Amino acid sequence: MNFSIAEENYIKAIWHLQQADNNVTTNELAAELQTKPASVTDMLKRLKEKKLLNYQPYYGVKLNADGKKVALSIIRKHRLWEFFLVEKLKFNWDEVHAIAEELEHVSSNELIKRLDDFLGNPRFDPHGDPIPDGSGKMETLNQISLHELKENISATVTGVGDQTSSLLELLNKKNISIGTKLEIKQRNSFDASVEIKLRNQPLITLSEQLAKKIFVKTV
Amino acid sequence: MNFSIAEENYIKAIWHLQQADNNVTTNELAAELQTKPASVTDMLKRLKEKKLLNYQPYYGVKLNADGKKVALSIIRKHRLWEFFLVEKLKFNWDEVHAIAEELEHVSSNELIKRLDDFLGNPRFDPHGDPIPDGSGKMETLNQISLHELKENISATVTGVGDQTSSLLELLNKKNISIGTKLEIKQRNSFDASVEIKLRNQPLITLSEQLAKKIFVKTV
DNA sequence: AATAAAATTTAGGCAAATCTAAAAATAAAT
DNA sequence: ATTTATTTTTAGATTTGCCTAAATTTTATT
Ligand SMILES: [Mn+2]
Ligand SMILES: [Mn+2]
Ligand SMILES: [Mn+2]
Ligand SMILES: [Mn+2]
Repeated sequence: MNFSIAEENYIKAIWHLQQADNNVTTNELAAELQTKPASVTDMLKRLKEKKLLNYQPYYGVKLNADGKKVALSIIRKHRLWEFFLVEKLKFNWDEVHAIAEELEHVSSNELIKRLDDFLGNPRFDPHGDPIPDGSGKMETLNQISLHELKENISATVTGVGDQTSSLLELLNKKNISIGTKLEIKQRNSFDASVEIKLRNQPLITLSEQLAKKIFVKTV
Repeated sequence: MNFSIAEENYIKAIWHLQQADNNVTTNELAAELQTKPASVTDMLKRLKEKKLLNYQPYYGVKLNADGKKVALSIIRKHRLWEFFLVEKLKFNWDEVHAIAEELEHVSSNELIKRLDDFLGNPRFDPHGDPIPDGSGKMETLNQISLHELKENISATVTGVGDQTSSLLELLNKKNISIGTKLEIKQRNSFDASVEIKLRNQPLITLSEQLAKKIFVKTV
């Protein structure tokens, strides 16, 4: 089956929202896709026709197995292109999302297979997100948010909570990226901010909101 | 200005047809784009609204300066992506056209600038066609068709007349590609076919139709 | 349990891009 | 100069994807 760009964007958005929520609502989708609830209802009917999801009017939507497979193939393309843009074209990690939003809709499977090989079959994209393989399998790495990390335990940054440029640019400024080693030295109970130590650098402060968007794995 | 994929395909098709013809007709465009004349008329009205071309009902169409600029920026993207597909992803030259038809519509200019640098600012695509620079300038190489080449004059293949897989696959079979050195040894007046010599190989025969689609430059 | 608020769907419309069939204009042939 | 053939345009529909406004349904609050 072949899908339009709009259909692919809906399928991907549903997949992402259902990771957090399981059951996805019309309003959530409208917000995510920057469109109106009425338009979402329209599209959900079409995608139900195409048997990609279970949609109960008024009670939300869930991708079925076929829908998930389609979603993962788009996500695979998105993340491989992001890797290409950063590793080969030297974009910064905060510049690639919008471009990959377009590249992910180029349809050739042979292209993606060769791109994957050309890039050395990378397992993670520039934001630390795992890249699904050709059959849709993807590693689940058990990371925790920096906010939950115990004090004085060394950890490595493995992911970020979203791809907004405001978040990524703030992390650039604080010199934090995927792979950065860090440790919480103190917590400030007043605002739940944390004082962290990076390799050979003075302590820096991260707000609660920021610490919650940084994912780490203890070493 | 931003254009839809359909609009970009029309603009590019008009540009190509007007290289041969100067004035492009509705039927020519319909054939080129595999659509119906009525659809072409519709689109020409829209593109005239957007001031990209001069369209006289019943008398054909010509891109104006703005239209040509848009066309050349799409052609630049198309040919750079083709180069990428062949040089980096190791596609054959007969496999890249359809994929580049999609990639050429990815809108980021920064992407194209970086891709160009990553590829080493190539001047020709895998079919020997010149790649326009960022401002739309492009070299005009004075090649002649192999059919017009004098006998016993050594020449290099610099281009092909179209990108159809039937032509490109035939050339593969005959071991002819961009850069191949050859020489006409004999002409057969009966069918205008030519006997050519490639480096260290026995004579091979090319039909008149084929010889007319191969472009060469004398060395 | 009744009412108010919030979420969702329906109804009706619009623009882009396509189509078929009919009408009109241009070009070719007698 | 007519008639015929070809090309092109117009008229009217269709599909996709979106919108606003109104109606409906579900959820929350009194
Ligand atoms: Mn997208
Ligand atoms: Mn990413
Ligand atoms: Mn195209
Ligand atoms: Mn080419």
